[in-house]
Amino acid sequence: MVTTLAIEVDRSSPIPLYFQVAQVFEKAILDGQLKPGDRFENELALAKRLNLSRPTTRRAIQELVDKGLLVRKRGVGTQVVQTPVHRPVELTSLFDDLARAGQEPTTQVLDYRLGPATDDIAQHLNLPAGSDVVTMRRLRCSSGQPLAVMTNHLPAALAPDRDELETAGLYQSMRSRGVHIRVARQRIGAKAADREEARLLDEKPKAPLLVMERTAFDDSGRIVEFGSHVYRASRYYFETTLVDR
Amino acid sequence: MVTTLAIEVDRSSPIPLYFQVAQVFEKAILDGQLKPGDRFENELALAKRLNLSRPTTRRAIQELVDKGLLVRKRGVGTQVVQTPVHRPVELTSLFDDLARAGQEPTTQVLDYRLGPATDDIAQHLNLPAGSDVVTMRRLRCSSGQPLAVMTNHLPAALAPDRDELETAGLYQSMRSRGVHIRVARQRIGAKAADREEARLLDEKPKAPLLVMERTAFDDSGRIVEFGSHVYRASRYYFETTLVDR
DNA sequence: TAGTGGTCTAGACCACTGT
DNA sequence: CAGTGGTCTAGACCACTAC
Repeated sequence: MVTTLAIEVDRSSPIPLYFQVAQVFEKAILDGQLKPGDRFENELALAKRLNLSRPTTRRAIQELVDKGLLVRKRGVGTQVVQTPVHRPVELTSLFDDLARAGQEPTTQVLDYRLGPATDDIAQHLNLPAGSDVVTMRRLRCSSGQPLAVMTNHLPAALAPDRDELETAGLYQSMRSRGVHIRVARQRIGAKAADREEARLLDEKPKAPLLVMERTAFDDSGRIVEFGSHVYRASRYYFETTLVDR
Repeated sequence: MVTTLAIEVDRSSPIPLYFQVAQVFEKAILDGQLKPGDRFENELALAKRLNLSRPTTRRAIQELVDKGLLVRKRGVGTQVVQTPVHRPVELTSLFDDLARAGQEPTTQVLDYRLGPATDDIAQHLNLPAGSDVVTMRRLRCSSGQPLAVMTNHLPAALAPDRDELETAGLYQSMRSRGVHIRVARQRIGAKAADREEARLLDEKPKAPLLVMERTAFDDSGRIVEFGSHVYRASRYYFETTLVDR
């Protein structure tokens, strides 16, 4: 049984056709209109039905395969993956994530310092030794409870003002300064809380913490930020979806 | 300055042309032949030089953008991202990862049980309550040191034999039984070691552990495995690359 | 204005799966 | 065998950036 969905695309819209189509199907899957295990319309038929070329249709479907919502099998067909998804991990900041989830994030800037980089930090940011760098340390709370301590290092020219950081996420602040983050590499591990972290996060010393170290690159491939964040294990985890291609 | 690379494609090979091209460039970047910050050849010129169509050439480049090795900017060009990568996270098992890194992984099967699923496990595997399920618990060591305790649940029909698990990874064993894992959803968090985990991993009770819970889907979208793994924080971390598209 | 990447078309041929 | 997805071509037009 193949469920056919009513789809209209707006050819005058600046939103790409493949994206419009992908969005309609994504919504249908997340809403449950297309159920787990359902056969999906085949590419050729869908292209004909939507009056789109096959490559465009194919790209729309591929978007959803990449997100882990659809699975394709050569010679067989396309099916909806079992189990609804909660939310995919994307390249957004924690602040944005929380705000979208209605958790009222707040940020307290614990430290904000401008000065020449140590050798270690300069190396992480791929800058000449002694370049001006802003180092900041923030406490992120949600729903009134401490959630994470975030330490970040940025080239001075890209760093938002201290005040800005209290009301918006770091990435949002950087975006409004024309810095567009395109790639991020992350390491996720665990550690025991030291005395300082325990105090800030309202945990006991040696409590387990989730650690994320991230290096972020802009659309010119330059490093624009390096940070180390520690999260309370009791209040946070990461979600990722891996797809074999 | 644009570095041009000698590239030859084999049109008679079953390996897709876009993949052959992508591999050559990936190797060149990882080897340092193409250096961070380098301008990359533009799509049209590259297509002409390789006698490939633009879409095929484009797809090769896009592979590397998706891996976080290249960054593109409309109207400007393509550049190599700063900082060499260590290794990307892919849909492989820990066993395969370690074996490739020459760390001589060993596996000890602590427990292997076949029986009707509890309600909780049946729900995680999206099976009818009481279906036959194999539950296993394994200790993974590398270089002679304990690394992780892995608890997995599989539909009985898909589970490898107990003996098989001692010499190969779970995914490898499943693959040889015709099960192809295509999508996996993971949650990564942290917790304190309980007494049992501490004993097995040679850590102290309450030591910080990295936790990964994973649900794996095959090429029909069915759930084929659900597992919860705990890693010693001192010996393991996850690496991911996020790309904004 | 020139050069770049982003999108889109209308086909073609092949590889794989299940009957 | 028919039906499906995977790859590939040779163009086209547009949007954005920098000069």
